[in-house]
Amino acid sequence: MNDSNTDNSGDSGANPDTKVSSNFIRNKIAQDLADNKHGGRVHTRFPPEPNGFLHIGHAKSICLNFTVAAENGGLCNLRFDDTNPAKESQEFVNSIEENIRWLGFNWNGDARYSSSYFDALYEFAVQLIGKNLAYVCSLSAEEAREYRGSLTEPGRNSPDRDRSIEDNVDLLKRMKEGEFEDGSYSLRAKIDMASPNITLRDPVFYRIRHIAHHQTGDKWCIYPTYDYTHCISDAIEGITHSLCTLEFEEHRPLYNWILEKLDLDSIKSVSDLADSEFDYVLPEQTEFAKLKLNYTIMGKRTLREMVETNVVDGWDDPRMPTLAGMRRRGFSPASIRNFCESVGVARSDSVVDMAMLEHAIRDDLDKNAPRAMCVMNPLKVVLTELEADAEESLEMSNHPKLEEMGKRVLPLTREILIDRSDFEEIPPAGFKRLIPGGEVRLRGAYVIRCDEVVKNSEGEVEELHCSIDRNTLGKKPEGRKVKGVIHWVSASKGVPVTVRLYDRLFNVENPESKKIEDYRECLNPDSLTVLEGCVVEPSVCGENSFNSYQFEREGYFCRDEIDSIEDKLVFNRTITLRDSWAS
RNA sequence: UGGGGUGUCGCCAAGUGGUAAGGCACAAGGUUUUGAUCCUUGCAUGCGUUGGUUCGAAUCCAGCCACCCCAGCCA
Repeated sequence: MNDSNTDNSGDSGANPDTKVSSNFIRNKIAQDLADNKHGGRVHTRFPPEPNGFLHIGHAKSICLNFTVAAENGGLCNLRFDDTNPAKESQEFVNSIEENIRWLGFNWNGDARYSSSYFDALYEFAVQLIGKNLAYVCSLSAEEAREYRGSLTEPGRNSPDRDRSIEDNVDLLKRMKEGEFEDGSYSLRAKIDMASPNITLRDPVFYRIRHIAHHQTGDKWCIYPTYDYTHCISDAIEGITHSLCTLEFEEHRPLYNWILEKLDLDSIKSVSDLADSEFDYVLPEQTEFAKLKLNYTIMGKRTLREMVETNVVDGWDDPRMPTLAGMRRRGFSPASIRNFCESVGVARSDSVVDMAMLEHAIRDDLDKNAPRAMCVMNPLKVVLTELEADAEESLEMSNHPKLEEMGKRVLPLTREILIDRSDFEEIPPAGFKRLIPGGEVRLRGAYVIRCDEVVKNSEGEVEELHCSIDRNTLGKKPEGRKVKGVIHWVSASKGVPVTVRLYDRLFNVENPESKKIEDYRECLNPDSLTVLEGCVVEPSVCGENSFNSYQFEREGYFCRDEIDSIEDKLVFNRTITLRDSWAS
């Protein structure tokens, strides 16, 4: 593609009009600051597991963590929570980093990895064993499940619970050295098998997995679990506010248990704050409701399956709720940020209406996308008074209100194209477009009158013969009102393009509902419509073209950078215009 | 039937004892060479429910109801 293209798909800045609303996390941080809880510091982190692509749900968390830090002069780390190498890969690490940058955020320093704390984590485990707070357990996963009890019944102690400290240290060392098979032993915390909070029934901290890790290679064959790793990683990085979603709420006692049992000095000494003058205060976990969107599936498992079974054309299919997909669809980073802010942050389970997302992108593109004309379903119109080789150059603003967006030239020729839906022989009530003998304004040009309807042998309308009112360029017609305005393009100067119309992927509000056995039952068969015979005005393909446009009266579109080729551009419809006429 | 949460307009959501913000959606007007945008107006005598405390309650207390999460060596 053309290097000189003006990139308008990038960061157009946060909408200054977007009101920042108070929420319980902002309030809590303000209170902590007032109490001088962390020595005035605010340090957050976004901790994705590199096992999939980021989606709009992650965007909420990203925006929350980065925004709340920035608002308070704080920092936000990016940390890959990579404790399960079986599911993770470098490909995901790369895409996550790229998506976050695209969204417009810069993390503090280099990206972190939980795996870079594996040495410290191991030493802390030895420390816990030394305090008689952890033990090596030989129960299989299945046995452990039986011992754990149920929601209503307490669990039973593992037969290995009273193993000596010396034996536990020795066994953990041998686990680490690869002496045992996967699953034969685990390291568990010694808490309370009768706790009503199942998370506290001697949770597993280490498991044996003879598998290479995308960051640490073959160095380890034991890997720490999320619960054990996350709190310590937060503490090592000097995180003050550890924000996560609601389902981790009952893990919070464990998060605190681990950090409180460890010697504070031993944590501080390996932390980023080791040499700082800040009071070292343990991080605190706060939970918020994750984002749900109607007509959308956010579950990673299903998204992955849709990609693998070709229900969609990849993680970046414009119908996907992934950031990669939304980007390709034409969503701007600012629109996504504004959307996340408008949705708010709270603790109640809620499902946000798609209309909010659609409003966010329309709001942004209305201000930032230049206008152009594209005829989707062409109908030839002959302007009978023009000579066959005539060409008029009409100047038109790129934006109806923002002069700074400049102007472009529209070529008007004897044969032009209009959309078939803008002509009706028998118009419905209220129709404001072209009808036989009627008049309509060609956007940016003259008022024309339909003098003759030419049909083929099948009786289908083949072309229209129209006369133009020369006295209507840039002024209202005299003695009558012409209500309708339609878009058009020169038949000879227009450029053929492919246009893809996207619609929601699912046709039910809650495709993740338990009532739906298979998500494929509710796929929208019309989620993608490919139109091959579309024609755009030449400015869209010229030297100074943009990525995103409003094709007037049709919607917002962006050039597909992957499938567009030199002489055949492909445009993706980002979103339609609001349409109060509802055709 | 154990534990942890949540219930404020169709959808998000502020509000933390002084008499229900805001956004989306919707509706009605106005402007308009995009049936767009923009502007104006309307939209909870009511805060899951029932009692109680109080001069005063969405806010405090008690009971009840509904929904969500937890029994991975996933995160």
